Amino acid sequence: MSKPELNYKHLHYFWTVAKEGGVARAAERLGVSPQTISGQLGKLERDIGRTLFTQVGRRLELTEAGREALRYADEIFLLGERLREALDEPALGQASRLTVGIADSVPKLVAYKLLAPVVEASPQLRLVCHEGEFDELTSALSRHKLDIVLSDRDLGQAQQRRLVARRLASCPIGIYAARSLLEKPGAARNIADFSHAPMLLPSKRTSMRTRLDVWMDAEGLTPNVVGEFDDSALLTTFGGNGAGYFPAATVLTEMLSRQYDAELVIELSDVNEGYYAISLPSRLPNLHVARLLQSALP
Amino acid sequence: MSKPELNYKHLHYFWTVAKEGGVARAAERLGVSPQTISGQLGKLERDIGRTLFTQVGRRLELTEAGREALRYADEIFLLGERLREALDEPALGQASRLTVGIADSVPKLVAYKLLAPVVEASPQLRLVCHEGEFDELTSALSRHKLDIVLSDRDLGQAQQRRLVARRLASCPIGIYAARSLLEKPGAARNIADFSHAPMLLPSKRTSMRTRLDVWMDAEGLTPNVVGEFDDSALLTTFGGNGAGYFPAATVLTEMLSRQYDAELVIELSDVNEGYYAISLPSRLPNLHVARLLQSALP
DNA sequence: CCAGATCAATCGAAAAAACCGAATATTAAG
DNA sequence: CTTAATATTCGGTTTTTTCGATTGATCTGG
Repeated sequence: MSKPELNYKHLHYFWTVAKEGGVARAAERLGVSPQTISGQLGKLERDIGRTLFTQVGRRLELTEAGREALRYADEIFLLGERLREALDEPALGQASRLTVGIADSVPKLVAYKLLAPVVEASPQLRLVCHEGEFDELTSALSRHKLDIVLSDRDLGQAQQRRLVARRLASCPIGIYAARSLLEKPGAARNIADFSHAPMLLPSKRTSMRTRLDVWMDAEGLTPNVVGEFDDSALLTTFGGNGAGYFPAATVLTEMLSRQYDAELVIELSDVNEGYYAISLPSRLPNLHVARLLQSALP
Repeated sequence: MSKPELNYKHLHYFWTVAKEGGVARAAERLGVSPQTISGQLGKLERDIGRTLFTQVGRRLELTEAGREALRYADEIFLLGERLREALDEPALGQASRLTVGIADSVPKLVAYKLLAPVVEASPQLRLVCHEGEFDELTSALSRHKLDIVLSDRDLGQAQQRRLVARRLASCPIGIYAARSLLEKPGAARNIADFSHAPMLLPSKRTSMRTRLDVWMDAEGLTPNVVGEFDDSALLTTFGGNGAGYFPAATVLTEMLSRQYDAELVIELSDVNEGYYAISLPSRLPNLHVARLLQSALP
């Protein structure tokens, strides 16, 4: 019974060749001669008893076995890299950077409140924040460019196999308006009036919009939509300056009052905004990612 | 900027030493001399700039850095092993075995119905089934002794970081009784009568029991419990032979009628039994595991 | 269509790494 | 105290990796 251990050096050459798309480029990248790569690659193929590449023209192409092997090699060398990084950290197990993507639709204040406990727990942590659209961020997450993504949307069915989402908090939604708007004659003060009031809404793709549409439908409202926004901060800015009635999570009430002089007009008790942390399903999570996920409310 | 590549051979020695608990045992296992291990281990420590072991007495003990490294090494060499296995399969990407754990509380017929599509899709697949208690099975799953676990229970909060559960199907519960029991004078036929009827129930820890307790409480029933069972098959056998009224998922109605001559007495429309597939959060799932998870109902 | 350039594979020799035998130091057990 | 078990260090040997030179195939530009 032969059981030759897998040669990880050979596998690493194979992986580099596949990534770089050729023996020559891989050799340059690794600082060795192409003959070396070619020879060791041959050994690997003999060891495992499968051809990994076929020579088509003067180019190498992955075989089916090669593609399969590459999937594993990707994981293996990613882990190796992270092992190295983990051991390079002065404080063991505590990565010194946490790279987080924040969806445009998440209010900055909410993002702050979610991240604050993590930052406080590790004073020397460097937090790196990126903003963007949901798809953009989850894609960056898959490519290991981000450690975690904060969003107001759950994952779609298709993504649930590659990523995991965890609901961190939820908050009822309210309709707000700047005091300047409310002091005008004939200002809307209750549900019935909203049919004619100027309304600012999140754009179609957001989950909050969907739920608001359902609510307005149920209440029989056909509001006068004067603006749609992708970015919740922009929506708030317009709304806070009196451009129209606007929805926001009720955690923001105090901030809206202080910063924009805007008031809660009505709270939609059964329309909730959920906030999710989306991460890769790693069994070796970054300490800070683990803390963030654990901070989920019951 | 120094960036010496991680030496996986050294890491493998380190991993084996940690697993076997000593240089000597590791050397024997790997078929090399202890000096070799010791030397290569020293090189690894110099390469990464951390001591991995401290010599306490004549034994080696992992340092903090060592424990951290070991977590990664575990993943890496598990992947290496699986890479080898995957490439050994005659049909690429199709593991020829699927090892599944089935919780005692899952009816055999349900397990069959859930697994049948997977088996049919791959005729040459060898299915290996183990039964046991929930904790036993999830533990085996964590140690990679099982590919997947079928259960009627969702994961607890604590386990959700290491394992993922997916609801595959759900089914309303009914109360059944053998015809022989129903033909006796004064047999229970509706809710009110159950207070005095002999009742068989799942044991305390199962999720079905919890929900049944809630239901009975809501209906004001204080049944005469004549038996509690861990294993749903055993419960069904007792119930089917007339030992008492017993609960079961309504998918089983036909089977119960044919095999035991038992009848559905009442269907609890708002008490549902959910069936879950629990697996490791791997990004490289076994094809069959992937199929099973994908077969979830909407 | 041909000449030069590019690429991967092969071969044998040189370099590097891994390995082992003997010896040492330390510790636990009898 | 002696003995057995353990990890380590030091030299020399063996194995593996690497490279230079070469070959054969393929693409590109004139």
